[in-house]
Formats: sequence, C-alpha cells, structure tokens
Amino acid sequence: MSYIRQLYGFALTGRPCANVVKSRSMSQSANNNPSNPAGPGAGASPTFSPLYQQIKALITQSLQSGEWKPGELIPSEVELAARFKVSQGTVRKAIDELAAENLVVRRQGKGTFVSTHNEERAHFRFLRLMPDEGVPHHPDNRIIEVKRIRAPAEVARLLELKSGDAVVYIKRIMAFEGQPTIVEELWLPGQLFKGLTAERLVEYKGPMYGLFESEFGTRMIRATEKIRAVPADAAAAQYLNVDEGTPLLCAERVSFTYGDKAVELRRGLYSTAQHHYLNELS
Amino acid sequence: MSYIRQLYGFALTGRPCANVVKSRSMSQSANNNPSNPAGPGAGASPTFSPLYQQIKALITQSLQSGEWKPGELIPSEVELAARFKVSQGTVRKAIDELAAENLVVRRQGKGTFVSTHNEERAHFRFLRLMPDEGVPHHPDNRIIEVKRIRAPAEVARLLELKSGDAVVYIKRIMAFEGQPTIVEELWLPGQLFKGLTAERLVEYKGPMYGLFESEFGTRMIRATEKIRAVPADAAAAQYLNVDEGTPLLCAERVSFTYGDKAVELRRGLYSTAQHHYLNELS
DNA sequence: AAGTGGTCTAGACCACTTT
DNA sequence: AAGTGGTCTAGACCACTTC
Repeated sequence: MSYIRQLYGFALTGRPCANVVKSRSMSQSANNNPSNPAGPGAGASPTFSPLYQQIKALITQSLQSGEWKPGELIPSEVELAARFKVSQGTVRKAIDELAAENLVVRRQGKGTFVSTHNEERAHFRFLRLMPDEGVPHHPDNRIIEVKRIRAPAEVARLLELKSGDAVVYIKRIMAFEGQPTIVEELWLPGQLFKGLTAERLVEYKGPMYGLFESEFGTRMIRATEKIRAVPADAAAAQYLNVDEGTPLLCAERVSFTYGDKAVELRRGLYSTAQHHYLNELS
Repeated sequence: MSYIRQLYGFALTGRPCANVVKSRSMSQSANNNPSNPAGPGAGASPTFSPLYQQIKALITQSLQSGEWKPGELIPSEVELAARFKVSQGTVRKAIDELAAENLVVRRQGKGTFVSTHNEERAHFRFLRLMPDEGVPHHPDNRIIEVKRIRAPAEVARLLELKSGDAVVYIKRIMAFEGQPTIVEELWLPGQLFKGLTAERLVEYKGPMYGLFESEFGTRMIRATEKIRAVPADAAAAQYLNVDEGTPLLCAERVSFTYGDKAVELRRGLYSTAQHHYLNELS
C-alpha cells in the first residue's frame, strides 16, 4: 500500500484503482516531475490533472465498465475515499461534477445512484417538444419499420463508422393525445444493437433510451441537435396528417455515450401546429 | 459586531450586509427555531437556507444593485469572507454557483469579474444559429424600425406589463456574409429603455445585449425560447430573399434579468437554408 | 513578494434515511 | 443507533498574475 506524496496530493498505485498521478496542471513547465513514479501498475499514460479530476475519471470508468449499473447505488463517499486513498472532500468534488453532468444522482441519506433513463424525471430530458397548451404528456409510439442495413456514407460519418458497416434503421411515429406529431428515423451501430427487433421495441414500456441502457448496455449521456425548418414531403405529410409542403421542424441529433462515443443518429420531423420545441438559454 | 452561532453557522446582522440567518433547510419540522433571533437588523423575513445560499443571494443583490458593474472586479474571496463573517470556503461555494450560472467569471490569479455581454466569448451564448459549413461569423445588423408603442395584450402578458404600457418596438435584419438570414422583432419595457433610438442602436458596436447592459443598466442573464416551423409571409420572404411560404424557424424568446424579471420579448424568423439552430442536450 | 483563485486535507456537526 | 450525503470551518500549499 505504498503511496507517494508529491506536490499537493498522492500518487497511487493501489489495487482496485488505476493510476492516479499527482502533478501540475499539465500545461507548460514540463521540467518538474520528469519520470512519473507510477509504479508497477498498468502502463496507461499519466493524466496530469487535479486529483479530483483523476478520481472523477476513475469513477467514470467504473460507470462505463458496468461495475455500477444504471439505477444502482455506488459506494459511499467514505468508501471511495478509502479506495482511492484521498480525502472525502476530494471524492466529493469529483462526484459533484458527475452529478452536474447527470451521470449520477445524489440522494441525501440514501447515497449516490447511477442515473437512468428509466425514471419519470428523466423522460423529458431529451424530449423537448412541449404542447402549446396544457401539461406535457407521454407520447404513444408506433413502430413503422425496423431493419438492418449498410450505413450510407452520411450516417457512417456522423456515427464514426466505416461506410457500409451494419446499422439498425428504425422508423417510428410518435403521437400526443392521439395526434401524430413526430416522425422519426434512427440509425444505430449494428454491432452494439444486435438482436434489436420491432417486437422488442414494441414490447418495451418506457423511453427508447431506457431500452438501450437496460437491454443493450449502452447509456446515452449527451447529444447535440441541429434544427432546421423544412417542408413536409409526401410521406411525412401523410404520417403527420398535414399538407405536403407544410413547414416542419427538422431535428438531427447525434447522441453520445461515455467517452464521447457517438451511438445514435436520429432525424425527427416535428409538426409544430400545437407544439413547440422548448429551449432554455443560460 | 454581535453574531450568534446557531446550528451550524452564524446569524449575522453585520453592517455592510443584510440579514444572514442560520437555520434548518426550510422544509417541514417547523418546530425548532421558533422565533428567529435575527437581532436588531432590518425586518426582511429570514431566508432559512444554507449559509452559502444566503451569501450567494447577498452577492447577487450587489450585482443587481450595480455595486459591481459588468466587467468589473468584485472583492476577493478573503474580503467577502471578512465582510460576511463566514469562512472563505463558504464564500467560495457561493461564487462557484454564481460562476456556474454565468453571473460572474473567475480568472485565476486575477480575481472574480462580473460577466458581461461585451466580450468576445459571450457573443454566441445567445446566438445559436450556426453556418452549416465554415466557422461562425458575426452578423451585420440593419435596423428597419424603432418606435414606441402601447403593448399589445400578448406582449404585455409575456413581459409581465399591463396591456397598453409603453414598449419599445424594434425590427431588424441580420445578415451573415452578406446573406440576410434573420428578421427579428423585439419588444422592450418602455420604462427601462427610455431614450433608446435607432441612432444609438446603429452606432453601437457589438451585441445588442451589450448595449442594454452598458447604456440602460439592464443585464440579460437567462432566456427561454419556443421554436416552431412557420411559412414565410410576404414581408419575411422579401427581407430574407426567399419565396413566400418557405419554411422558416420561428424563435420566440423571453429574456430575464436578476430576480427572474422579464425584460425582453423577441421573435425571430431564421432562414435555415445554409444555417441551423444548434442545441446541446445534456 | 504579494495577492488572487484552485486544490487538498481534516474534523465537526447537521439533515435525512434506514435499521 | 448507524450510515449517508450536506454544510461549515480552518489551514496548508499550488498556480497564476501583477507589482
């Protein structure tokens, strides 16, 4: 259990954790700390960042590896502090950031939990279409099509795949209060979503991201959307029960899991006759 | 300089600051702490929240009152700790939250500054329209119209004014790289923006929110947007050089200053032929 | 050298939940 | 009563900036 105090922290080569290396903030002045005494651990190159950032990275690794699964309780701050040989305050700061990024949820008196899409409070985090009047409702989904195809060039590029790699293609309609409002196409990396069929999609109750995380071990944590206004083509017009040419919102989403890995491309057409896309600028 | 230790903090009635009252977290169990010993200070009703939240509220008050103006340096953490009679760590946590909300900006070695819209890094915080290709450019503005009118009912409602109150109405076109892309209408409370003329708008270099904060003392800190797809009407089609009926993004924004006070209504029509509205979901 | 924010620790106590 | 996260304090030292 040897550790080395160095600058303002510890260099750890403890058992259950990876390398935690104490050092300056990685910027210039590479003079000091010449050969990092990372010890006999695995040879991952040291991180050179504040201790709490290293702890945060280690916790994230455990989340990614599935050591703690969505919805589960993670070890207490005291336990983690002992495990990583740092103070509770340092663990706390690491978890603070993870909570701010919605990777975990703290519950006073109970502990810290891995966050999950299978939870009422998460359902509207990535569904920004709100009714102009009244309270938000859960959509009814109708699966139109599910098939495995070879990724078109554009899809492959956005999903960071090779053109021609297998992808799962899904098309569905979402209706609010009986009104078809969204027609959505999805492309998922085939390798991650083996065995995804229309049946499983239809059977699953709850948001699709919940299915992805509990059945396929892929947890979506972040996304970027590009939004445009486009005219309804014939197909969309029929699905959404509007005239061809009617302006629709087009949202092109790329979703990412741990490590900023793209795991979903989604293109939605939204009818904004009775709904709007809500965005908070802050 | 009397202070009262109570539960885990201090109850302050110090000079330069308002009442800081230590207590439980305001929720149930109203049994304890019956008559709060706030001392002989002003009679503002106590806050019942963590100390650092109270400190945060006090700092926010100083920001709102203009004691520290946008771009200026605020007192150091050590100074503020002395002023409020709390530890530096508590001030630090308060400022952490203010920084997370973009009300202040920390600069290591220099100090903490009141954030401002007159700053390169802030220019795109509320301008979400990005070019499909190439890097973002600053728009060229063309003021079409500025006038004072009586607020229509809808405008009054969203700005929390009385119907018929004076508002400043502004209409402008924004062009990127010579391409007119946004036609925007704004409504501002007349009382806050006395003396706002087309000349001052045209003369001012930089974002409009910069003008608002430096010339009218109104700093925008947060906004909500409702986005829809709409067909271009005749006027918009002419301004944006598109056919009538072309789908456009319609963004209706309500902006807020300190204390969640609405201070701007803005309705923009965006041509998304070569641009998109970028949104990060997290 | 002095001042500022940034990191890390250690210890105390509070509030909430479960046993 | 015990365990968890939440708050607050005090002190040390690091990193960056300015004088």
